[in-house]
Amino acid sequence: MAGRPRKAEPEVALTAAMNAFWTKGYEATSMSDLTEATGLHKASLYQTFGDKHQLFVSALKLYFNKTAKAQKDSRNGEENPIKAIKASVDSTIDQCAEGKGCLAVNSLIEIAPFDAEIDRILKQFRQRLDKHLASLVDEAKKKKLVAKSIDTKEAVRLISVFLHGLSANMASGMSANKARGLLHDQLDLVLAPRKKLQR
Amino acid sequence: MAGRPRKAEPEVALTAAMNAFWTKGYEATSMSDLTEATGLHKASLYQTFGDKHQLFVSALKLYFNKTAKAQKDSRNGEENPIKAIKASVDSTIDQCAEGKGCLAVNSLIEIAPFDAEIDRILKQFRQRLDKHLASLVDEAKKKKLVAKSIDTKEAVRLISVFLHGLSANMASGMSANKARGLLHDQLDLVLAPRKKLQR
DNA sequence: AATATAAATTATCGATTGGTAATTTAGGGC
DNA sequence: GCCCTAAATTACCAATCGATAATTTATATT
Repeated sequence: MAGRPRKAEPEVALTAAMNAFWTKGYEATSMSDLTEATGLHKASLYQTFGDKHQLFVSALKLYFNKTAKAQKDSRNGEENPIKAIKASVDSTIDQCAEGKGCLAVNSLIEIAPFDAEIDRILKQFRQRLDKHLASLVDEAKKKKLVAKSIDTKEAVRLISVFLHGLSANMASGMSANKARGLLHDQLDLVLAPRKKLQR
Repeated sequence: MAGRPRKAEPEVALTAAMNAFWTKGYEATSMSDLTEATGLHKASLYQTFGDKHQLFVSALKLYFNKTAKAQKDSRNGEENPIKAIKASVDSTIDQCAEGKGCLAVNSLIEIAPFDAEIDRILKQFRQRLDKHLASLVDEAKKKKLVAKSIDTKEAVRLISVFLHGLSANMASGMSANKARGLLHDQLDLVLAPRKKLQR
């Protein structure tokens, strides 16, 4: 029945492939780069994961699961929903790497505009992260830690767009610490009660 | 002296090349794409602009000049510095195209991490835009339209990062109108006086 | 009209790209 | 110990990549 045993679990190779795409982008990562990163020969990659595009889709889904899990786990029993929000977005920053940014944002720019499947996956990705944030904001409103006058969806949008911007900046030199600092400032702005800007 | 006249000004071809890079990204844009976009044959492109990388650098600088000029012109005699800030960042959104985003942000993610020259150009680019914004914020402070307690550099950073995020979003479907709306919300948050977030 | 000059064009290059077919190797089941 | 199976590996493919050399075409100058 069973044939020759594989030298490594597919998931290990997929993680290596994900990192390669993350580092260099989709177009710039050649099959040759992927063989080097995974340790698998080209033909094995095709047999296991299909062509380059399918491999990328699988890598993106892996990144997706990893990130979503980190976001869920980030609360870690924290009662205060404001602190839970901070922990949640901090986990997003942690998923960004200095000099690499976030694979999802990178892909959003590089390939989503020409690839309906990737676009769909990334929209789901974003939706899930936003929903999680929104539930925390609503919780904070119920506990009166945030003014009920604040529109949850808009607040989440302002945070989410800001996270996208941080990813772009971390891809080109901004440190994780700097990003976290700015992110907390943004959170304070978005969630704090405020007067209208004088015009 | 003069030889065969050229069929088009180099700047026209350069604009076409810029748009090609803008649409597809650096790696995905082949020399063949560039010949199609510019109408020039491959060898002519090499003769006029050097290799693909040099051509991209020239295209990026053209984008740079175009954007900086739009930002300067955006004030258009406006007295109120707050309105001038809005006009300035609106011009940045106008330089983003729906489905394409901003060439500078796209390049920041796709190639700046591996290309010192591009990275340098983009840092200059960002610095110039930020300085212009900072001068407007300072002007608003002097005219007491913005609280002097607000840190100019931090405010500009929060706006700038947000703009990066909007570019990423516009690259993948967000409309210019939606982006402008969020941007104005962000401006109101950053520039308005506020209380501290309750913790 | 002949010439000098520079742009346009054609033809071509080796290297690399993504992708396969054919073959070899290593284990489990009998 | 032999066979079946599936993973690993080698060898190979057409197409495209970025890039150049050689040639042709069109103007300005003399």
